[in-house]
Amino acid sequence: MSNDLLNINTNTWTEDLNASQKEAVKTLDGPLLVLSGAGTGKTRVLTSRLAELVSNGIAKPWNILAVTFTNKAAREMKMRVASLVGPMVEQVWLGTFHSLAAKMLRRHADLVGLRSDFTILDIDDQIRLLKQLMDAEDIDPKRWPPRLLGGAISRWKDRGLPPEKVDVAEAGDIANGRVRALYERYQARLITLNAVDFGDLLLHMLQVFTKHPDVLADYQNRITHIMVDEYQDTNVAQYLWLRLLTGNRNNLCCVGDDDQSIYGWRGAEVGNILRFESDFSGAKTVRLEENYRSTGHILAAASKIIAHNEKRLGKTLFTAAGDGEKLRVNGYWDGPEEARSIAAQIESLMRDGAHLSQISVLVRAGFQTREFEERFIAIGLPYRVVGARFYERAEIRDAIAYLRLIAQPADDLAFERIINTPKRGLGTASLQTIYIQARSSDKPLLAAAIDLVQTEDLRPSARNMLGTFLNDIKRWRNLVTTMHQADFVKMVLDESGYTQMWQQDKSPDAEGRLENLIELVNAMQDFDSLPGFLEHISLVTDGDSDPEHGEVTLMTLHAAKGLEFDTVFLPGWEEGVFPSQRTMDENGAVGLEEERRLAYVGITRARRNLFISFANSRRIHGQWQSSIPSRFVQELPADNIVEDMAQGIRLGRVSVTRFEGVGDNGFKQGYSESGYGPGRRRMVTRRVEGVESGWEPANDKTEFTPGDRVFHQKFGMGNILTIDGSKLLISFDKAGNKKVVSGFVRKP
DNA sequence: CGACTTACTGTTTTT
DNA sequence: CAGTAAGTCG
Repeated sequence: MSNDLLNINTNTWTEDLNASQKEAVKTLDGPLLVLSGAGTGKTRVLTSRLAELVSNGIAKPWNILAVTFTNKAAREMKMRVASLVGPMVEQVWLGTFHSLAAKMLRRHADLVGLRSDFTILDIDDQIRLLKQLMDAEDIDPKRWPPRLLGGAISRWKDRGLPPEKVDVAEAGDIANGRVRALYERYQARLITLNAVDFGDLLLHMLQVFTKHPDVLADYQNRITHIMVDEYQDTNVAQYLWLRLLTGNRNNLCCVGDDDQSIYGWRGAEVGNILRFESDFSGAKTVRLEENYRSTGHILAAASKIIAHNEKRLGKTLFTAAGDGEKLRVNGYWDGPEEARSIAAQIESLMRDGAHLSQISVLVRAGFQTREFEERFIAIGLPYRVVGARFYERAEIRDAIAYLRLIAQPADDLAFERIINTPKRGLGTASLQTIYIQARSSDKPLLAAAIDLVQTEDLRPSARNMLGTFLNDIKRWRNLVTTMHQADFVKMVLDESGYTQMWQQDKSPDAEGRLENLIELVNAMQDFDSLPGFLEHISLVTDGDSDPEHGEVTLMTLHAAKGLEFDTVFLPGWEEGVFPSQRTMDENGAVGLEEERRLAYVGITRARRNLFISFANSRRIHGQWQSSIPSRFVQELPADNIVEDMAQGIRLGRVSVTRFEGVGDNGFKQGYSESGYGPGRRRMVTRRVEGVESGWEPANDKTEFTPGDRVFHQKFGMGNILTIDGSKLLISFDKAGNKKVVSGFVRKP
């Protein structure tokens, strides 16, 4: 190792850092919080600091734990560290929370009742499993959708809560009050399936650490320095995990930006970063405020918008670069016009020599990309959508289910998925028989099926088909180690009849699916083992491939975090779309602030040109709806923008006339617009037409109790199911179950 | 058992 | 509108 060290020029990475970056890099002892605004070079600081630790001999590579959120960030960090310290990077514990936890859990699987070759379930499997459990408990899936329960369980896991620690009252009426029991059964079932879900990776490790101090001590001895990227996105479970690993050493360096915390809905706790200084005594905070990415106008607009938020640590970004171009704010008649115009502007930029890979269109929600795709296809503009997740497609999951079943005979979910895909004449009746056999012999489905073909319990045709299938599985299992996994999948897909199934399928997307299967085979070339590949696909979403081709990038604002482009288009800035109505309904002022941070993230992606736009009307669920410009448009500072409205569209003053500071939400609701477009419009709601006036918001949350009949302006009448602080879960007569903040409903 | 019909319900955001 | 779930018939 010392030879390697001699080859490193210890000065190269600190020389051209600015003062605060240098301070962060040189602070190697004790808790350190690096507050780094957008585009201030935080990755540089992280990687330099890691290199500094190693080159100074303060820590060996294997003493360092460096955690990121996305695989892309991990990969980038690894590359950049490698360029500083060379192959030593391989020895660093570097990866995402989930991949590192998975790595640890495979070592100690037995301590939580798993085998080390456990399967990591995808969301699909989880939902199906939950649905089975709910069916068994006789809970109506219409009233209580399994995904709702799945969401609740995930959130508990985000908070590090196993079933026994769940507060029953908090669960309320979900699944008729049987959530806790279902959570318990779900966990038990996962163990018998030798499987975990995403949240379990951390939850199980917390369990291991707290119940086996020797194991924890071992890690604490091994890991002397910890670095965390995007700390503002950590949830409670991750926080606890970090705390345990940090131990008394307190050598924890967290990098993050509270203004870019956009994952609250997934359990991220901004509180983690806000509390850092009190959490870790003696903590030092370094602010990175010099922005190297964007022009002055863009930065000013971003700063002004985010200044509307109250709960922030506060930073002031500045740049040495010039003002650049002002932001352009465009209003359009409708969605299609917006798409047409943006496509035309992109073509024009192209003519001026812009590179398509430096242009992106960022939307609030995934479905919004469609309008642009249609237009781009129509005019032949190359684009790519980031986040259309490859591994979530049905054909890929089917293929993987085959592999999983071969690798893991106890994987009942994989068995269920493929037993009759392609059709083998094994329908519900045969499956039922297999279930009964499995239950009575207490074996996995595959093993039960093997027993069953020996008997007369199945009709001859089903018995034959099942026999063939089981033989195939057995044969494949014997071959799995003898050939390269890419060849292996191809063989399995061909011999199982799966490929043929799609070849014979006459639906228009069959061809694409076959192409995806080929892509899957190709993707497998790069891995050195089948289990390695399966681990990869469970933990990686392919949204993190790098944008390098000559294509416009189309993606969600969430997916864009951490990226930058010369030119950014931000369409769909309309109330209800962005900020999202649902977020505001469910989380009130807190939700609105998160939406605003999302706007901040979007704006700060742009280096030089930024286009923000909204449409007067839009088709949602096949129905035309009018919309008003987002309040975020109003918040853009006039000095930094140029308004460019389509004919007949005016930005207009959106005046807030009613119920300001509703209840404990403290944000404004209920616009009455003036001078907006021809004729007066209001938000059209689906199904239930809102009543425009004549009601007072209920302003005291204690006023409600479960069972109360209430009225909501958008969703109509409903009954309160549960109350969680100011959040109400309400079963609406027409609109189904919704979570709503108490300020939005009143008693009839 | 499976192919076909009809009803309904939903859309954030992701490791 | 679109994708899925449940329901019906051959």
